[in-house]
Amino acid sequence: MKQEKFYITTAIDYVNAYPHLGHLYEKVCADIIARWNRLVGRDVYFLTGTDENAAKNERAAKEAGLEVKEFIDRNAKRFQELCKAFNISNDDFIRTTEERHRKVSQLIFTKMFENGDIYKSSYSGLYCYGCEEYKTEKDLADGKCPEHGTEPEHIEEECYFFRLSKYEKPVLELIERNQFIIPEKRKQEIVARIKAEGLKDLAVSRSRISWGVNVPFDPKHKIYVWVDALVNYVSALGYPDGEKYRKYWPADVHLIGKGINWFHSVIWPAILLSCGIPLPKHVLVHGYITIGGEKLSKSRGTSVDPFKLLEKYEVDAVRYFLARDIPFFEDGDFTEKALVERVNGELVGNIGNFIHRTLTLIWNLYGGQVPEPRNYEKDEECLKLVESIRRLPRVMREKLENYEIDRALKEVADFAIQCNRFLQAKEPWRTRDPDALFICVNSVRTLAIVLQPYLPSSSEKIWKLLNLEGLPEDYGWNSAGELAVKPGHRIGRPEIVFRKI
RNA sequence: AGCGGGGUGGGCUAGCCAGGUCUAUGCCGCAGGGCUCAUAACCCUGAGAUCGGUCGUUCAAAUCGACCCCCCGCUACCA
Repeated sequence: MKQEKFYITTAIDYVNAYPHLGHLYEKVCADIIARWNRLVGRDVYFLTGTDENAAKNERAAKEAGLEVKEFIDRNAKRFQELCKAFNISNDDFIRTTEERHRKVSQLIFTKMFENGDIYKSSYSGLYCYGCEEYKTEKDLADGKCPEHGTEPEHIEEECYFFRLSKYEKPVLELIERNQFIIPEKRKQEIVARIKAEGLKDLAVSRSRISWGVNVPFDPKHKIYVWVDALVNYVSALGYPDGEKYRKYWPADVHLIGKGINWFHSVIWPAILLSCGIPLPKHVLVHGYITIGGEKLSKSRGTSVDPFKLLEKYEVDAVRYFLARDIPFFEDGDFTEKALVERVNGELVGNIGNFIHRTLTLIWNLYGGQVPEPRNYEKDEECLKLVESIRRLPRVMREKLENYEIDRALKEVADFAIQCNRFLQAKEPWRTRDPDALFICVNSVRTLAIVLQPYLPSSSEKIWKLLNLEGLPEDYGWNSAGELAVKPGHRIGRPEIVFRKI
């Protein structure tokens, strides 16, 4: 049987600043989805990267006193380090300044042109010479550029347009087909907007800037950054004839923040249609993180440096918080207080403590050897927990297939509570009841597997403490529902997995 | 302004689509108790909400409808 493939991408990040918590959030979510899909046996390809061709980089570099390339390299490196530091399992990291990308970007542009979807016309708008970009009404304060305090000039220039209007019908059909955009409310936003405003042709080249990818047949023009950026999803696979492209395209999931939905759900499909490239299956839109109730904003200082967090907290503590506390489809708030409470109360106090008390009980009562159960099949409480072990991967799977990653993790926390209650009720330290501990140690194994996508390194640690062969991921998701730790098995010396912060 | 989402005990939250089993779920916090295998952990009990407001549909509404008040999101280059 052919293994099912699964290609997931994140948005690529602007490199005009260092990564913040929002960037991390998206990567962690993508990582969880990717790891989970691997665990259920799919052949996963996970891509992330950086968007480096924006003209804005030039300005940001100047402010930092660096050459553009130097500036971009420095920041891009930081994003790559972010992935490493937080255990993100991306298979590739594309930078849009790489040759492999630029040539595909140009190829796509050429294809659109050859298909008659690109034409030359003139674009007029309010241009700020300071920013070197066009401004819309709402960008301005009192008719002036908020940054330079000057009034932008009304100018007109030649540029290339993409016949986006031509694709209004097919794009609308695509979106209205169920589940292209997840969740539903993001779909409604887009559908409403297309129906209300229709699709207008889009200016896809800029001539007043010096940083960017040249329009191949007219190098005075640069390719509009968004067109260039979107192409990363195929360029990274080696479009048009790369092996990975043939294997993994179309994407199963483009994971993005809600602010760039339009580009992914409307413009990107239109570009692909123009080039005759198959369309992605889903655009998955997550919410934003707020900091203490405020929007992330570099200028207002409401930004959290993920690397700073690592100085105080462990990777898995942060991952746990992000996955559990931020409702995936909504905005969620970050505060250190909430992080500490969630981790101490739930991850450490509930999940971690259950693991630890189970392991130490086996160690102290049975010398580290899993006891032979007597007749748990006849005990109602035991059967209930066994049933929960079987159920947990099932219910989590339902949630995860719908990308409810926060809710799926809540199931884990609830399961741990149930385990603690069970232990409390059974009091094996007093009754010496081997059945209870036999089931508990299996619950620990279940936890190790179901936590693997969320907390990969802790999961491995639990696995080692159980002294089991290989790694949790070798056994697959469904194995989480089994009682696979056998009587007589020797566990390792108990150690604390999750420490209070 | 238009379109969309939401307002549930001190905080967060489930339930709402398919009305009754909701005398409303869970977590945090708070008060009391238990236990002591465990990372002052875990377990139990309790206080605390007429489910934003008004009106309506119905035998029955947190759940459906209308109107009103408040919050938030989207409206072409911000994860």
